[in-house]
Amino acid sequence: MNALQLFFKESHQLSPDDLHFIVNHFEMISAPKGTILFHEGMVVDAVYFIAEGVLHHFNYNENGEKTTLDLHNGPCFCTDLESFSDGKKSEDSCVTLTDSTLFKLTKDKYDALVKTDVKWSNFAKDIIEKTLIKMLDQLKTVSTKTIEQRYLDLVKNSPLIIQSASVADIASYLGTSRETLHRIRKKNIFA
Amino acid sequence: MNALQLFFKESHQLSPDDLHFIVNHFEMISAPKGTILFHEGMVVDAVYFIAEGVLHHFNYNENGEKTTLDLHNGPCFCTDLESFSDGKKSEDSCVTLTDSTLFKLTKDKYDALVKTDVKWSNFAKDIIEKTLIKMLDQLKTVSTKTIEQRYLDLVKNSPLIIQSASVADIASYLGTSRETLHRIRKKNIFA
DNA sequence: TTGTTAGTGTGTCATTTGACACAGTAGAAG
DNA sequence: CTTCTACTGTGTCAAATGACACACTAACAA
Repeated sequence: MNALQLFFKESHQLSPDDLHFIVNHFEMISAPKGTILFHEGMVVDAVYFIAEGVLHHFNYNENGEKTTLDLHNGPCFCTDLESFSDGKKSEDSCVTLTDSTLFKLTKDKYDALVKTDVKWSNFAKDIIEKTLIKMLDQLKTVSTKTIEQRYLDLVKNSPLIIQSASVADIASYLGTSRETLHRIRKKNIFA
Repeated sequence: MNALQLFFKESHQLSPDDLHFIVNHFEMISAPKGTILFHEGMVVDAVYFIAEGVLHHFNYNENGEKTTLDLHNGPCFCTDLESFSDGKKSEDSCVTLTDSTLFKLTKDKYDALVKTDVKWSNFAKDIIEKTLIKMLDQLKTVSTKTIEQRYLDLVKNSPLIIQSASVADIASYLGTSRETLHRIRKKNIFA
């Protein structure tokens, strides 16, 4: 049983047949470090399940500075939802920071699944809903906790991200400067 | 035609019959200023459409300080999704800051709609997906723009919120202190 | 080997911020 | 009318932050 099957089995109630059916819609991809999943200007026509690996999701602001939107750490889903959903050109890019194992579901297959069958429509709805709940929680965290606390949470919960991403990218993810994150690291080096 | 019908008509492709059908599942409520939609400790068993009005969505952090999660300004949907979806007790509260017009959809009616009919399952999926896209954009905004820029955006796009909420609540929404927001207001009073 | 490049570690300094304190004000309740 | 309460306006000051500058290191290419 692969990582995607395991994920669906643990997070959703599916019969063995349904599990087999849905997983067969995905294509497995071995993506070495540095692989570009999507980049600025293209239409993202697939959703990716990250079975294993760390990915950097970023864009460039109006001043041309790179800003980190997310540091994904599998297992989780990853796409540019606005581009995937509306067919717009993406403003973001997404690159693997480590060798990764991905499962790709194309928009054609996704649309065919959810348009006709209430089971798969609700399946997709549940996944989107869970993602929204996670985002709302993250928004709450960002506005409540200090940068330092969020950095310590990251060290504790996602050491792979700390290992794989540069200090500058992590700082940008936390919404602070490279120097300030460096001060935080220095302060907590003995803990 | 009421505000809810108008909203659905403009945002979704629905036949007149479907439009009538879905709107009839909601109950219209006139909520005077100070009405509590839900509060900490209760299970939120409905989703609200805010036709008109400003609402304060907040909770208390571990230090007992009130923190603003959102300042809703209709037309938009409002609930505690985690509580509504999983039946958990809510950690948040939501109160009207102005006299408001709301439309309430109970969880029973919602569940009955989406469980059997692929049309309404996809309808709900679309609304949740749009909400998620909006949240992702807000997260991007929070991590990219300065407090001052976000305050000026709020003045420009949601003057009703500026009028209805206290300086302290707006400051908490923007993630800063009452005093710092005061400095920003003072600086921009001549613009 | 020698550049070259990307990233890290670190110091200084002006600016911004949060915390605290307290006066002023408007509205509600008695 | 008076009192109470919640909120606003404002000053001071210590602490945190961002911007800038530059040395150092590791990896990689020529």
